Amino acid sequence: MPELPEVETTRRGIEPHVVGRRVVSVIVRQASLRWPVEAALPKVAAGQAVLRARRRAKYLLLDLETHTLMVHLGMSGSLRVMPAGAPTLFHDHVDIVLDDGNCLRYNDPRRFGSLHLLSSDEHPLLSNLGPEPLSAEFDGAWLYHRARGRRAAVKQFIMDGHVVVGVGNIYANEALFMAGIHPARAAGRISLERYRRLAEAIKVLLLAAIEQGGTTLRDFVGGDGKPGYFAQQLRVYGRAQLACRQCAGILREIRQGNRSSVYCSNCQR
DNA sequence: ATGACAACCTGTGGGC
DNA sequence: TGCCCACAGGTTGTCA
Repeated sequence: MPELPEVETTRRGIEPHVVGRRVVSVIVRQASLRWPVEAALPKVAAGQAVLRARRRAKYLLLDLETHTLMVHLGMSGSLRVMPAGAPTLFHDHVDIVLDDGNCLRYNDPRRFGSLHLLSSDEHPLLSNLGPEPLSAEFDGAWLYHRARGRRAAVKQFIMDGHVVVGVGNIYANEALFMAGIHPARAAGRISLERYRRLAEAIKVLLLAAIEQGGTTLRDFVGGDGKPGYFAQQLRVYGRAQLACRQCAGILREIRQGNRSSVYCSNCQR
């Protein structure tokens, strides 16, 4: 479900409902997520006001008074605001009950997501992350610099969180198409000029997707329950065997690191 | 350091 | 209709 735009959409959706509220309790129905939810989490979080709702990479960070609640939606997670008493569905693993009668409900069928309580801004999962793709720090020069000596395919290179965070499979495919770069090209054999185009494509795509509420595949909904509309604009993702929207050639599909890559062999070199 | 790959889970859709 | 397999938006850990 979530790539960076979906996580940002979720953050924006829940922010007005949680900031300024106080956590009454945390109900953990299923502690066995990507990492076990610490048993002490509910006790520590209860009673604390929510000061801010931030995002780093695909992690949502809810700053409480003494700790930070760190949420990852994994592959299939969602976080929704709803009345605390709403009937629970299958895979509604955690409720963060707020003092206005609502709760933040975490649902995640595949349980690849996680919930941590940080006592500071530091956490092993957050250290060693690359720059935010929408920051000034991330640009073509950065990609070019980091690609020196790397023989891995550029697609896998830009999906490496040490290089840049938040570029998942959908947007990696789309950005490479937009920049005219073949996904299997070795990262170390791409010019600075082409990396400038790629960095720009990543920014443009992520911004556009955020603006439209994320990419709805299956049934993704943001924190406010609205679907995203970016799916209609995908150029290559999910379009293998269909005609390229730019040259009408047939889009090809290959597998890289067990993820599917769709590209146009005419438009991408 | 880099890269290849398995692992963590459930749900869905296609093919037979 | 039903069954089995392949595959799905992410990340980490391990090993060569």
